[in-house]
Amino acid sequence: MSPKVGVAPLRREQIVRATIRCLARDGYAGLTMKKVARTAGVSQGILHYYFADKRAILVAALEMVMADLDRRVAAAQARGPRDPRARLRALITACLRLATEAREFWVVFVEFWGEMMHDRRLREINAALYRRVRRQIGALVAQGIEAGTFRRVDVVQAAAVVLALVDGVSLQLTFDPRAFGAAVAVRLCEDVLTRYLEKEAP
Amino acid sequence: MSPKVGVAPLRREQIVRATIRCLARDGYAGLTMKKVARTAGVSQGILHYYFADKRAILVAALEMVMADLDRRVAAAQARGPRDPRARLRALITACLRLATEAREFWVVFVEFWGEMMHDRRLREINAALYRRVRRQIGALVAQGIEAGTFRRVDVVQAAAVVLALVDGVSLQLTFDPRAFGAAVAVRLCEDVLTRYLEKEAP
DNA sequence: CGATGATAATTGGTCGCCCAATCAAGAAAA
DNA sequence: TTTTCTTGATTGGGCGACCAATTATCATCG
Repeated sequence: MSPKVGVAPLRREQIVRATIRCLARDGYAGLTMKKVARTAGVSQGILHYYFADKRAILVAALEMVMADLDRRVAAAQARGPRDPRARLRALITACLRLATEAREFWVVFVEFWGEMMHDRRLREINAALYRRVRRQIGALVAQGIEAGTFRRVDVVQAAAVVLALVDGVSLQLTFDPRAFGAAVAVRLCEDVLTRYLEKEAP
Repeated sequence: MSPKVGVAPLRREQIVRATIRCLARDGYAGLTMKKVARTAGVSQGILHYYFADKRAILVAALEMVMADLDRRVAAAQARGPRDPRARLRALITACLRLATEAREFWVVFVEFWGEMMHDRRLREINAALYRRVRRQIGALVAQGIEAGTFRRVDVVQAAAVVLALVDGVSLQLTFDPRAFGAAVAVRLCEDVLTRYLEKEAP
């Protein structure tokens, strides 16, 4: 069955990383076990030693990408000033950075969106991540309201807005990079949130 | 090569519609010529009579989905009151309706996003659509500014914001329909735009 | 108007290729 | 020696593309 100790975790990660690289290069439909093995520098047979089937590798790839995003968001929260406005700003730039600086992960992320459309399991993994991120955003908004920085907006709704904006901006950043720079993207999100959340419109 | 008259356009559309239905059901990676032919109720051979190869069918499918969205946006503009605020509102609900009421088309749309990540041709088709929609939004915003309804915001930036918001909200609507109803989605977009665009914050 | 021939449309089967998964056997580690 | 890890060849199946043969369509003309 599945190995429990030793090099197993390393090998698994090695394979999953290769899968992500392949997905980013050739897309979901173009992913083959052969390519993954070649990219990882291992034999084909070993893929089925560490993973039950192709699908299991894909799930692991999705989980790695999601864990990375989680880590980015958490890291953005850990450092920097503690006021809600700055933290919200940090969270947003952390998410946008995924699309601009961690392109491979972002590409795979979007590719999985397509698969989620008809795969319940994948959709649930994503839904859990989105709930988590929305809860974090919501907490920051609530803090901001309590601190008197933000107006008394619906916290749940505001969280959804922020996340939607980040996703939508990231997409346009990817689809049409000429019409739309990374620096502009950040400022654009900030402008909306300032107007939408802050008590005093500038 | 390609037929020029007669039933050709009808057959082509029939095949493309079947392709969209298959994509929505089984996803991009699960699409086969056999399934498309079966769904369309024709033989496999005929697919290569009307299309050069599988890729050409997929491009045609993307074009049909995009044309549908274009038509929705145009229809939303044609009817209803002429003031910019109402028209912008109509445009947004038309886009959101794609995700809620034309689920098959929306699913295929998102699936193609994944393919666009590593397929330049598809990406350009999408970029053209997005530029078109952004231009329409921008025009409405400009009208609103001139009419004194909206504050003097950067038109290009505002267009990007609206489109991003619509995409992001549609995604959450799809991924997590329980946490997020269609009616809420519309109101949510309106709230943001009221705050972001209107001169007088309510 | 009905017969005819050319062309368009459609079929179902075939071809070679490549896929995911399996497995026996060997290498490395413990 | 036993257990864990790794290999590369094999297997059966499904894929996209191709094609020869068949049927439907239709303009033309006797």
